[in-house]
Amino acid sequence: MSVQDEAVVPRLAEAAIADDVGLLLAKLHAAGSVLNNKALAEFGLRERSYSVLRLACSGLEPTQRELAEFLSLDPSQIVALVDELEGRGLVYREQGRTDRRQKIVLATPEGERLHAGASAAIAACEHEQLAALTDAEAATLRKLLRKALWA
Amino acid sequence: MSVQDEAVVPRLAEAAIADDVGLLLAKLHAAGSVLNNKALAEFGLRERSYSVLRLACSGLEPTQRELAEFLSLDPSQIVALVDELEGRGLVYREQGRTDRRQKIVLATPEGERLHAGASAAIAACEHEQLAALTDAEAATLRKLLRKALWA
DNA sequence: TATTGTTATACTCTATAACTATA
DNA sequence: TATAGTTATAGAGTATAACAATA
Repeated sequence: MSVQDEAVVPRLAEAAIADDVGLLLAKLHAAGSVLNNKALAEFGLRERSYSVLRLACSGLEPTQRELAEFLSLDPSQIVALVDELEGRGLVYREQGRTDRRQKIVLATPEGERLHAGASAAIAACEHEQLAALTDAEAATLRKLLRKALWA
Repeated sequence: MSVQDEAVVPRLAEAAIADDVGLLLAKLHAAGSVLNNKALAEFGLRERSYSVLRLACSGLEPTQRELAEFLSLDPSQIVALVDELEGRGLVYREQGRTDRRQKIVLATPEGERLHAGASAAIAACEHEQLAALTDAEAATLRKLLRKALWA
């Protein structure tokens, strides 16, 4: 059973608000979060912690400040997320190379392994969520979202 | 000062996660919510209450159940939102035409007036948020979001 | 028996300010 | 003085279950 099998255009989709980008983003984001969190549950992760783990696995050696900015979260929320992942042995903190105030978040081998499984599950969710779009349309959507965010 | 003046592509945008639709939706949605709620403050509204008011003004005579489904909110949350708007004299409840359990949410003349101003403000926010996109691109984005949601 | 609206409650997420250590 | 991380707390948003009225 995939998503669009249940997708029925509701009566209210005729309303002007159904063209508001804010509402469209909210609805698609909310629907995706439900799928993602459901899929991540078997890995003991949620969207937030998954995002932090994923960036820790990126090879970009993100500082907590960068994680906060990039994930649109408050620095204090990053602390809690990293604490949790660190407590499970999935990531660890390292002192910044040039600034000793900074803490770089890196993945342990176990974190890498968990991420491999989780990212495959998330890719499947994404495919399911965008099942109504062709591959080209999905690529266009990604491109436009990126452009709107980062010009 | 418009949005993309501040938009600098962050270093982490090179990471694989920067192409995850989930993250892109979350970031754009979060940024839009900040703009929208800031703009709605002068009307004493927030995104949620604005959405309910907007649908009450749509002429579609939505029931609370329809509002809940369409806005991806729990029916109990709609109760609180309608209570608040009703208390301010912006909307009122009417018994369902065929089913006396249902309550239709309609706007008062004052609700219509407030909505006229608020919706103009929201349109401006949307324009600002999508400033990096051409009109054609913004239209494509809307179309793809709608298609992903409602096939 | 199922559904609409309602109430209540607990949980997650978000926003804010203050503190420490470094710069 | 400014910034990175941390702690604490309050507010907003979300999820769930139970109930009365109606179907």
